[in-house]
Amino acid sequence: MMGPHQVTIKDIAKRLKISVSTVSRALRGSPDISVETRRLVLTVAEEVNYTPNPVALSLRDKKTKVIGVIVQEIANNYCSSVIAGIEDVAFRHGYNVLIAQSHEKLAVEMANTRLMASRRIDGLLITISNESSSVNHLREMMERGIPVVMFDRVSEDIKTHKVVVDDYKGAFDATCHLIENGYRRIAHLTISKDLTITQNRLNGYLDALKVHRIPVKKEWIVYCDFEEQHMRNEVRALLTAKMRPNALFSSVERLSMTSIKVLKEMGLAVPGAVALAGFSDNPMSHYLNPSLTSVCQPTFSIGQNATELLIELIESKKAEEKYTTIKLKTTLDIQQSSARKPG
Amino acid sequence: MMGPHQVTIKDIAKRLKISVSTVSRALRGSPDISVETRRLVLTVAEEVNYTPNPVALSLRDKKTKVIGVIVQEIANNYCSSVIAGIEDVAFRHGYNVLIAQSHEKLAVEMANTRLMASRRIDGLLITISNESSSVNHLREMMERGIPVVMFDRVSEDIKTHKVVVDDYKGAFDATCHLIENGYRRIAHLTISKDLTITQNRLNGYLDALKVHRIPVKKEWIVYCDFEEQHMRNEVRALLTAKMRPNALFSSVERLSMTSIKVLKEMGLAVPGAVALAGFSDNPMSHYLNPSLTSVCQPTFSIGQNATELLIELIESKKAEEKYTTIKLKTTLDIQQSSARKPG
DNA sequence: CTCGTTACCGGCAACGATTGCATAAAACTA
DNA sequence: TAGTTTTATGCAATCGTTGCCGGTAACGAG
Repeated sequence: MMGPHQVTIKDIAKRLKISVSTVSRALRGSPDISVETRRLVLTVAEEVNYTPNPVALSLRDKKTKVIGVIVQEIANNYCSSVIAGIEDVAFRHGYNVLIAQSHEKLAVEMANTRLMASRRIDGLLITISNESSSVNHLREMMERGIPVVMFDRVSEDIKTHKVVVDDYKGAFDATCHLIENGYRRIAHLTISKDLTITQNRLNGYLDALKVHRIPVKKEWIVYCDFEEQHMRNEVRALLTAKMRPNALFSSVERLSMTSIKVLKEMGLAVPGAVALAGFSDNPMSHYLNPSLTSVCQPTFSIGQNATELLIELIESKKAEEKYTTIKLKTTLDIQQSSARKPG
Repeated sequence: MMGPHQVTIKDIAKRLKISVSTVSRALRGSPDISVETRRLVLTVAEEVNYTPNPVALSLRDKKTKVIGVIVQEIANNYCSSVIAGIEDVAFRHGYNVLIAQSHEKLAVEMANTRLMASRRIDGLLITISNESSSVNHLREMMERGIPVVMFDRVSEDIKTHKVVVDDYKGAFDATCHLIENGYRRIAHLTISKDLTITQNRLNGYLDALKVHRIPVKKEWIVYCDFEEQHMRNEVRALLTAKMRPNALFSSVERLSMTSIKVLKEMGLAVPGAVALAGFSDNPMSHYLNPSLTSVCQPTFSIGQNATELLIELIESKKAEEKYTTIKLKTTLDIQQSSARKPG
């Protein structure tokens, strides 16, 4: 039927033999236009199925109504749930969501950040990669006038709104839970030293030990990267040492999963020989074998909060308002993997 | 330092006291420009950190280099994995990905489709909602000159490229597996009758029964919607009937999960009393308690294939090439939930 | 009859980048 | 030297939309 030609304001003008300005004003409901003309314009617009071209508007107004999101991996339950929250708020405010992944690589994260900047997104939501010790690319964005809001993995080195969970308390509670269930030889598996969440979760773990007067063993605090084999080796090394822990507390889900695999291979029963607890975002971990005791994060809400803050930044002319950090509560979901130590 | 002003070609021109055309041509490497001028322009461009404004280009060329994606729920492992595949191919071709959700509602799907059309996306990837018996909104898109490629839940009513898995064979294999493990009273839980995947999976199930000369019981083919309570009721009804099945084959993951819950509540052991098999896309289902036998789909590859097809459609001027349907293979991942029936 | 007011509408410019065409100067040819 | 080609650059239109300025009627008041 119709060709691939998108209807413009000009087509309507031509059809009614009036000027484009008049059509524009009629469509926008300007009081300068007679009711008769407005009626005509609206009728024709309806008839030819006119939709305004936001690209033209973006060019004029320097606003794209697009929010950029950069996460490590979309196909990760934590990330996709957060994105769902982002999409929810963005949609309600008339914004669209542009997605990119960093794959835990700083270089990719930087490239994507710049790509988004060149796309003229109105704002950026980001959780930085495991490698991101530098945040200059984010500072660049802000200097260019593109507001940035960070969530989950945030950086102290940059001043802006942030949305995190109470990592400290989550880690503290989980560790206490293990201790109260009779485990006192608890190792902590975690990721990059540079990340704030790593610090906070570590502190929660350390303070829980302290409160219960359990001495800290340095060799039981293990920093891993996301390379599968590396994680396996670290876990295996930990569990083959002479003095081995009888509980593992992981700061991220992947470490829990790897631990489960390694423990199964080594024939160590969970929670019989070694108990497990960790941060997790997959609702399916309830059904795991054994089901996994985990610190759950309000992912959807994180996305919502971050997006609210970002849109506020975008739409408020007044810059330099005080930046806030929203800290959301975690919940401890107690399952079989940390069941009370027999005897 | 720098204000929020994005550097344009005009700024470079002003700085060098030459015209914008010259700058444009120098940047694009036109042979018309003297080496000296080009050198100057490139130096200044570098210095002021110039990035071309794609919005202006989009307006001229009527190409946004943006691909729209509509899925049911982002926070669903199947969808997010497919999106990862989409993003992979899109990124490599210089496209960005705009995401929206239908939440299984036709009305929302339509609204988002139109919103994306008005955003002037270059093409659309979609898996239609459970409710989508009508696909007029997609036909509208194509008439507007925006190519559409469907994946997973596709519709027969529209002619375009499609990417699916061999649902028939996946269902057939899974059902055969249950039968070969000694289960002959197999019920099939599935979703909307209107969807092609429902039909195909049902046919695989039926043919497997047929091959093994097992009579079909109509009341053991149960159509559910995605409302949790409704699903539970259906499963419960099925299992409290006088003649109840001893195996359930679900066409989607959520139905498997619901079944597991209901079975646990009813005190029916899996696979002791009732065996389970179903389609699933969550790698964690390996670790379920009991671990779940499932038909696995190559989600990442689905996203990649669909995107390749779409970009081909976008970039080939010649319309009306023959549309193809790519059918990818599933794999049957045999776990505990379908273990051989004792005795 | 003239002036001012009001209601309504059109034209122009601008947003940033590209491009066909025109044009100036320089270089070359006869 | 006059004419022609080449080289390098500028001008202006374009994409779709809106803000601003200006203009033309019709009308009422004086």
